[in-house]
Amino acid sequence: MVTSKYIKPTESELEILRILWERHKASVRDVHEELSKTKEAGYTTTLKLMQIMFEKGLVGRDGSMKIHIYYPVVSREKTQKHLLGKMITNLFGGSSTELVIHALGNHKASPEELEEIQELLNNLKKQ
Amino acid sequence: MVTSKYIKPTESELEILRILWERHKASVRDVHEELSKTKEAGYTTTLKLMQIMFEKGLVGRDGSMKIHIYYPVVSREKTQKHLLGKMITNLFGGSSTELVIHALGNHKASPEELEEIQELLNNLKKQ
DNA sequence: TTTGTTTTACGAAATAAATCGTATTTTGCT
DNA sequence: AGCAAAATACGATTTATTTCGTAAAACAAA
Repeated sequence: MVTSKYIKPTESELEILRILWERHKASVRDVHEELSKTKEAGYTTTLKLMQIMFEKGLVGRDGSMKIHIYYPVVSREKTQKHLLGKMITNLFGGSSTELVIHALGNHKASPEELEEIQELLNNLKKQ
Repeated sequence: MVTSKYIKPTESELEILRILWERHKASVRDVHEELSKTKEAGYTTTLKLMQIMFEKGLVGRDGSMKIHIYYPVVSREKTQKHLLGKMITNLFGGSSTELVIHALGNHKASPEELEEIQELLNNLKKQ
C-alpha cells in the first residue's frame, strides 16, 4: 500500500490555498485579484505558482470550462495539523497550552467564541 | 528613528533558535548535538547556519572564551507573535478561536494546564 | 614545540522558491 | 472568418536556503 507523502506548502502556496479553501474553487484571475489586495505580484507569477501546485498535487483543476477552475486537494485540516505541530515544537517549547494562551491573548475573541472554547474546556476537564 | 525590520527566520533557523531559547546560550557543538537527535546534518552545516544567523542579527555570540558561545537576539515572544499571526490568517481563516480549538483538540493538556487556560478564559469573559 | 584535535572561516555547489517575459492557445465579438 | 482580449504554457532568471568541502586558526597535551 502506497501512503501518499505529505507535501509541505510553501509560504506563497499557503496564501493561495487560503483563498481556495475559502472559496472552494476559483480561477487564476480570482485568486490573483484577491492576492493583489495584500500582496504585489504579476498575474503570470500567480498562474505559475498555481500550475506548480497542480503538478505537486496540492490543487486540482477543471479544464472543461473556458478557463481552468482550481480547487484545493490537500485538506485544510491536515495542513493545519502538520504546521501546528511544527509550530508548537519549535516556537512554543512543545507546549500547546502556551500556544493557546498566546493566541487568546493577542487576538481578541467574541463572547460567543469564548463560550465555544469554554465548552471544549469543560469536555476536556471531564475526562 | 530607525525601526529595525523584522527578520523572518527560516525553518532551519527556527530549529536552532528553539534550542537557544531553551538553553539561553550554547556553542555550535551543543546546538549541533541536540539538532542531530532529530535531524541529519553535518557539523559545518550547523556552523554555517549559525554564522549566517549571526550576520542577520538573529543571534549574538561571545568570542571571549575559547569557543564561540551563541545566544538568541530575537525574542521568542516577538517571533511567536509574527508567525502565529500568519498562521491564523492563512490556515485558520483569521479565527484565533479555531486555532485554539485545534490546538486543544489535537494535543493533550494536563489538568493544571487546563486550569491555567480556564483562568485566562475567566479574565477574558469579564471584560 | 610538535602533533593531533577541535573550532572557525569561507567559498562554492546543490536545491528550492518566486518572479517574470514571451509565445501560443483559447475565447468573445463583430 | 478575422481581430482583440484573456488565459495558458513554458522557459529562464533571480533570489533564498541548505549543504558541505577544504583550509586556516585556536587549543590541548605530550
